[in-house]
Amino acid sequence: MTQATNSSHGRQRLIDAALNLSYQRRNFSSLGIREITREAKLSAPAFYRHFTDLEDLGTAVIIEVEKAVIKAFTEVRLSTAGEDDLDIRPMLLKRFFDWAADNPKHIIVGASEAFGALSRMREGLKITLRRISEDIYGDPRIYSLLPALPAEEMIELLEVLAQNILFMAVDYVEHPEQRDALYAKALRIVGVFFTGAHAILALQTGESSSV
Amino acid sequence: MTQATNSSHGRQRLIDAALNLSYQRRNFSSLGIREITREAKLSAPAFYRHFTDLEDLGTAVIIEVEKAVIKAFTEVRLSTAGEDDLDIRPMLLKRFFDWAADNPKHIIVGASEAFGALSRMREGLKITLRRISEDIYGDPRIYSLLPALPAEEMIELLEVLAQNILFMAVDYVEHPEQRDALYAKALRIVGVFFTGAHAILALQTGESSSV
DNA sequence: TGTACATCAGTGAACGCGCGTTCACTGATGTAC
DNA sequence: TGTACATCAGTGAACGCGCGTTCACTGATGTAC
Repeated sequence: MTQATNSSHGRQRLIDAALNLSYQRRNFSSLGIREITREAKLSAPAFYRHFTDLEDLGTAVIIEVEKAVIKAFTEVRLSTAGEDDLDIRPMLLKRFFDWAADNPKHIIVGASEAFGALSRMREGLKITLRRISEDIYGDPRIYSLLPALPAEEMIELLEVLAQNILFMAVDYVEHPEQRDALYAKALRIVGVFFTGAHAILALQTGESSSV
Repeated sequence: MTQATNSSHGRQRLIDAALNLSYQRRNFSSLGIREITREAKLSAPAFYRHFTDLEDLGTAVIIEVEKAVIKAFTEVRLSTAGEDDLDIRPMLLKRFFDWAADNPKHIIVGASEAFGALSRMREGLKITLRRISEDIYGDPRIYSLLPALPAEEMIELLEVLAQNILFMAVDYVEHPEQRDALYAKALRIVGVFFTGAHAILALQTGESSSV
């Protein structure tokens, strides 16, 4: 095991530095290699010990973001395991928003790169949203809210919802004074999605209630 | 009226060049001034005849995008004026997607900068989505679908929906082979939003149908 | 209509600077025997 | 346990290059009289 003289590995220091700067500037692909090594308190050539170019580092950063978001989301979901018979959605949402407020970098960088310059970052984020959606779908407390909906439709809906929640989390992180309002708004959106899916299903299988 | 020797004004050429490059690179703020003037076939110092810095040009670009999107959307809406008693939403959506396919730059740049580096671009886009939502809300054919919903709630819902449609338009533009599927998906999302809002309203005002 | 002047978008040359990248080197740690 | 060697993350110096920006200038067009 090779240990750097400094507290942590150079590679990780570079990833952290890129995440910090990306968070401040909301733009990964305009960062400079010298700028990143400066932030990481390394010499410029040290960059090439770990990455071939900026895009290579970008891939490492987005993997870091993905892992953190998925880990957080899974933990949030599992932490509510006791609440079997409640509607789990408000608490799930609240805890996710609070995690976002405590870890703003991952949320801001994730959202900023969702339509950013590097295709690997864009695709990575899409896959993350998909995985989170499948994770939620696998939770019986969510699944049981709409049992008759085909899996693929339910997951599609959850993906769209997850993307919306990610973008709302950006506002939640950046405007602490609006957090209550944003949480309420997000709950309304979640409600509209589930209620809409439920009502459409009811219509298709032949009940009443119009539009 | 001062006329440039070349076909169009230098200022407009710079805006167009920035839009082109932004579209290709999905990243306005990493563009260089020399790079933009090169694309516009102007000398580098010509830039300073029209803009003070990159952010100044960015503001002009986002105004251009806003105007184009709002104009397109309004025209799409008005072009369906004849169809009084049909559900207008599928045609509205279809025509907007087709306009996006014909004008990919505005859509891609708009979406890319929605969470990008320049706050003026981000805010400009938010305002655009708000204006489009108010425009749609003002259309009696839409408004009449959910007459009992308070204006503010309806517009909030339309804003979220408009943002989703913008992001779906990116996929529509970039994956021509998936257009039918993406259109169908967008229609489902629109349906879920309206149906959900309707059903929640019905619940609140005291009808049946659960969740 | 002609003339003098102001305005303004454009230019090429030049500046100093920071960038990405390569190089030869150092020194610490892991491995073989 | 000691010694020799390999590995590897780190460094400072140096390179050529393209960048943003300023400058003095040009030439076309609009305006006043």
